Amino acid sequence: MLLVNQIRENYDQVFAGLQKRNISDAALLLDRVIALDDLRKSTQSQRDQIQAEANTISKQIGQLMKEGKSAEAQLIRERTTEIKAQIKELDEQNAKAEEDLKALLYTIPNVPHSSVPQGRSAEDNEVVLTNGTIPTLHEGKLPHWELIKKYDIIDFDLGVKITGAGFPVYKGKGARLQRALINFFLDEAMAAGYMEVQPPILVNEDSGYGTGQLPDKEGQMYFAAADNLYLIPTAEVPITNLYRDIILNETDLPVKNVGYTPCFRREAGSWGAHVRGLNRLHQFDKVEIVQITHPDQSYAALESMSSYVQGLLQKLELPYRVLRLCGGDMGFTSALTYDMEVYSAAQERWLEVSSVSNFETYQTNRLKLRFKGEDKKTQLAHSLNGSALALPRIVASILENNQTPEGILMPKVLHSYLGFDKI
RNA sequence: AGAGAGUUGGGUGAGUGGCUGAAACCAACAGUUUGCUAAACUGUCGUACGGGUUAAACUGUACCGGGGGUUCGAAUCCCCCACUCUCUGCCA
Repeated sequence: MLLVNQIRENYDQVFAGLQKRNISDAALLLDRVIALDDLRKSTQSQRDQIQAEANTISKQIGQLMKEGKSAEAQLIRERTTEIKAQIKELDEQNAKAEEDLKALLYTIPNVPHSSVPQGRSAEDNEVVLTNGTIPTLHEGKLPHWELIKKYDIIDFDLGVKITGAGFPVYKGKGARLQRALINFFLDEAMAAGYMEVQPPILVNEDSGYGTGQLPDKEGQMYFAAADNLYLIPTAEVPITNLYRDIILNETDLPVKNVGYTPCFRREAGSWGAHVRGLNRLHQFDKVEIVQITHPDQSYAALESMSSYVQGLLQKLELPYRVLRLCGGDMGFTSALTYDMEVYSAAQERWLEVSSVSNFETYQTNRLKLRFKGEDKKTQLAHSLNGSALALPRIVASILENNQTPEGILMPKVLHSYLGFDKI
């Protein structure tokens, strides 16, 4: 969430940022934050003063008791009754102000970076670059949901039997392709300086709040009610939360982690056209990269993450484009997001396979993720993450783009991982 | 899952109602000493929200797993919850 001081000190900038997100009552929201914070401060300060008085009296009573002057002690004690009532009342007011303030801050999204384009929807995203050649396919080309049946490598019907729609079963070369991609992505990330972590894929409530899935998006996560745990929608949640409530040394920055996990998304109500086959699933595999950086370094880190992801797509020989998301399409917690889309030649569509974002201090404020520098001062770090990469749509485009009448050719870079070069 | 024991500052660990934001030791940091290193010695050494200052200094309050209660006063007593450990059971 945003920092109140950030709102106070950069009011105009925050206001303009929220405008970019098409929030019409931004001024109202921000003024309300400041008013609530003022209220919080004043009740807090009154409470502290009275508490200080009470503490003094308590000490006096202790002293008098020790000296055996219990009559005098009794006299002072009577005054505390009144003070206690006041403290209780101020406590309640203060707690309410704090609660209201927090609830309000939860509803305010991150301030977009100055380079974020104005816009309302995906159509207003800015195409930063397009790379690679879109293949010309033979007569009788098939979309991937036909290809997987033809070659019997992914079975949706079996998944329905075992679990339900959106939980495919990968078989034979399909399963091998999954494993090859995961290993390829992990090896590449390690070579780029990311430390591999294998986190739990169920997380508690605190972690959900830490990265911003809660309180608003609980409907998107599967929930294990008996144990109060959520299945992760992305490895971002457990990996970033590794650093919750931590004060790092400045010399530890940047922290670079990579992790492979399955991801689970309920995607309630989002079924329709365009979601056939592998395009949208309830369970899918993803390798995620996360960085924790010094505030001065986070945008350089974002660019390096973007080029890193592009490098993967180039090695996989997939045509792709990079989008800078507009204010209306950007995630709630992000300050700047690049989406990478690959072209899927049979569907004749661009498919999002990665989303790389800088959250600045929006997540670290909730996470209490700070670092201590040379000057001994603690300040919030910046957090970033990106998919590198999400598997299903990569698989879809590899299958569609490389299909030939004789079979599907695998990208060269995967051959050693696969142990075969054609499906 | 059953029974028992625990949860204190970066770590170990004292502390059963006021003099405890918290002993002691270790680690860390700065300095003295030193040819260098080590040892020794001295000092610093938590976080949050306020006040204060150009910035400090200084200062108020809170925090001993989380929440609530008793009390003039709680790390200390009571209740609820979470987690950890040990034994028993189960299990990849």
